[in-house]
Amino acid sequence: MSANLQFSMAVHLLAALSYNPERRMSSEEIAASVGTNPVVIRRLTARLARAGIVDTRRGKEGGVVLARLPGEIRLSEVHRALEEEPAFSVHPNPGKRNCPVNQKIKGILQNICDDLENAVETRLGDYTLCDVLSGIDRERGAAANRAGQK
Amino acid sequence: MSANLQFSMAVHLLAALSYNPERRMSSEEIAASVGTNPVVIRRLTARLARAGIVDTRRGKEGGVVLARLPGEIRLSEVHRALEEEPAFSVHPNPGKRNCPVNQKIKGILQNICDDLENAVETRLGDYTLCDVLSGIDRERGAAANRAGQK
DNA sequence: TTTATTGTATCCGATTCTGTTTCAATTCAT
DNA sequence: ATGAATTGAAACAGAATCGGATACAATAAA
Repeated sequence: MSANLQFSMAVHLLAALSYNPERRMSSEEIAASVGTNPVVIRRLTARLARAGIVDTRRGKEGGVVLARLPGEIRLSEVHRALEEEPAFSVHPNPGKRNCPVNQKIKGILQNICDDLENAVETRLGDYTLCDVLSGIDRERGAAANRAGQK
Repeated sequence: MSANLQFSMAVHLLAALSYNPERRMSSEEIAASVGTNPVVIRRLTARLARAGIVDTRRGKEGGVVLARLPGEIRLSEVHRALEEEPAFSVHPNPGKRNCPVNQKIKGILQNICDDLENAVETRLGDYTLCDVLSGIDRERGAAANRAGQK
């Protein structure tokens, strides 16, 4: 899985911004913190800026700051801002025409995939950036099942 | 997203098997129904067989049948049988050493990713193959939000 | 023994992603 | 105005991944 590294890096990026709320950070500085390339960071901040999550400014003394307080930024917003492909999608193959399964299966699978996407969005909506910073294990439902390291 | 095409194809495959419960289907026949290559089907059925979801037999008159009734096969099992990479994972970059965010962010992100995986598994556990066949829109929670086509 | 079928290794082409370079656009300071 | 610093974006390379295809060994029934 790779598209989700973007989400992971974006959260890391936002966490770094939260730790420096009084000033603009440059993409170079953020990149050093996250451990990647400044351009990769700028690609992310550009999209986060369009979503109103951060505020970027060009030119000298430019850089990035959070546009809102960490408690007002939900991870579901971050997820949508990156506009990743849906995490679950239906195979596009045409398949056999006269097979009775084929005509219906696409719609059914699409409903299931939408259902899964919604479940993910809902769960992400339970977290704000503030929760991430506090490192809170909220122990919500099945959250604690695998959480053996904390 | 691409790893999930396997899941999508597996469900399609199992649906096709459900429509022919009285006989073994060959990978070639299934492939024609799903619209892919027989080897792709065999790669899937091999894993589904290891998970006890289908029963495969080699040789003449061989092929694949469901190992259980469709109502006894949950999509969460299918998902696990394919042993895909987790749909959400943490970026592996080392990052800066002295950054206070870095040391904690990995664990926190891992907890969130596990949480999301669990949400997906739980939701998939609500569906059996029988539900897929019936094309039931169960209207569970947010499931109906985007379901405009049915 | 012949035939049909799965299981698996291997390779190819396409796609995608991250990282990198480069440059234009912008913005502040002097 | 001029210069310096910064983002935005295009373009490219290398790596990884995936679906598909070929080939063949193992197997099982007729």
